[in-house]
Amino acid sequence: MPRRGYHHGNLRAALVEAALDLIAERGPAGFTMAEAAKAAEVSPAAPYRHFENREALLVEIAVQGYDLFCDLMDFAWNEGRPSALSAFMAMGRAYLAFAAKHPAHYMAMFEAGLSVNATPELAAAAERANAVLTRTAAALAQHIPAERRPPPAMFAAHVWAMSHGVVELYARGSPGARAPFPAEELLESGIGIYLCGLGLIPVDR
Amino acid sequence: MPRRGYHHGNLRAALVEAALDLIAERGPAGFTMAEAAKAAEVSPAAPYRHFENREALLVEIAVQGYDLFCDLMDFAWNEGRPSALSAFMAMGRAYLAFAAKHPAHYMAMFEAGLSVNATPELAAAAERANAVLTRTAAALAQHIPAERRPPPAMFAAHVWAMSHGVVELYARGSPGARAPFPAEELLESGIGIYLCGLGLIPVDR
DNA sequence: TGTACATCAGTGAACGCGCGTTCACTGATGTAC
DNA sequence: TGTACATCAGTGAACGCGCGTTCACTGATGTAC
Repeated sequence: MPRRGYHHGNLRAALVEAALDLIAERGPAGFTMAEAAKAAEVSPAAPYRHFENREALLVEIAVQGYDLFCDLMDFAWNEGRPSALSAFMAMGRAYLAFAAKHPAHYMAMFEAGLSVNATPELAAAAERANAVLTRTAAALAQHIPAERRPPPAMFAAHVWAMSHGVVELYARGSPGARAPFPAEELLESGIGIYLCGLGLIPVDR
Repeated sequence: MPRRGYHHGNLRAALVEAALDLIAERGPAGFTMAEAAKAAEVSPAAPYRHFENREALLVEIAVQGYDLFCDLMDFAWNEGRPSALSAFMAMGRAYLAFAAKHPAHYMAMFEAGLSVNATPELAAAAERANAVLTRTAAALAQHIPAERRPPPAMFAAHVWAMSHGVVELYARGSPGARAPFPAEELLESGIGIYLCGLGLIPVDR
């Protein structure tokens, strides 16, 4: 993306890219507009042609993160094929892969302290992500006898909570990293046991 | 804790207290030495008589947090009485209560980006917390038939991950708060289902 | 009990720094005729 | 095709600010004799 003289050409995207690098390296609080501008080889005032302020750039990253997240989750779910169960487990792996490959997006989404209502776009993106997870949970829940079936939103929340917990506590090269097991193994086994509890996986294995 | 003239009397504790308030209000990144000093009614240089630098104060808070956490968990566990299962569920509730009543401690422990190895004291405190959870998981796991019993460290990690996930995603007046269920209900039901999966709770309820 | 003195725990002023943001500006681009 | 001009997307300098931290200092405390 070489500079073409006075005008940059695609500064907005370049700033997002630069911010992603900075956030991945130093966390959402450690990124500054000045450094993002510098990384994009542009004066410190230039970013304000594209983003109203610092938070707006952070919000943009979170929105992109939610969109990417939805895509990856949808892809992993693959409309419940070959089976709802195996597709669901694939989503779990995709969740960890997303957190690992897009740490800055993940941080902007969940650790930057942004209000989901910062902008309508962000609220919509977050809601879409929520809907994807709840929809798949509902599809899988159909295989549970009705009287033992939790509300899909609760089912989804349980799984999301465990996934997020694994990411935060054990997946990130979390400082001091005392992870007792690989994150993938931890999440797979944890969700496996949880699904046993719902009767979705036969008890003996 | 009134000021007794030139000397403060208990500045170290007052600074910790002030920092806790600031962190609870604005997060670990939002707290500053200058403001903590001001809140303690002391000049900006005074804190450096008690803490080498900003991080040292944060570490102190995290250490205190781990200690408090251990105490509360031990108390809730109550040596597994009246039953290992009910004591375990009590720990889950205590976990949420700790996060709710001591948000600044919780943040310093898990969200401040401190390395667990920042100091030997911190590493020891974190290890103690880990040990408490693993110990209770091991006690409860004794009631699982050996061939279905996961390693206690894994068992503990699953439950910790779900607890932490619930706190981060649904418990904190998390920005935009779209919690579909009360955090307590979410964690209780989630762990309940998980324990069903381990055969620790009869399936029909 | 009184005094000399070491130590402790504060003060206040200053430092260098980097931040977010604004401003008047200007070079480049693209459109109307 | 050529030219006038509006608009866009940069520049560079500056602002006010608050931060972490250091320094030489001094008032208060406590101990030895």
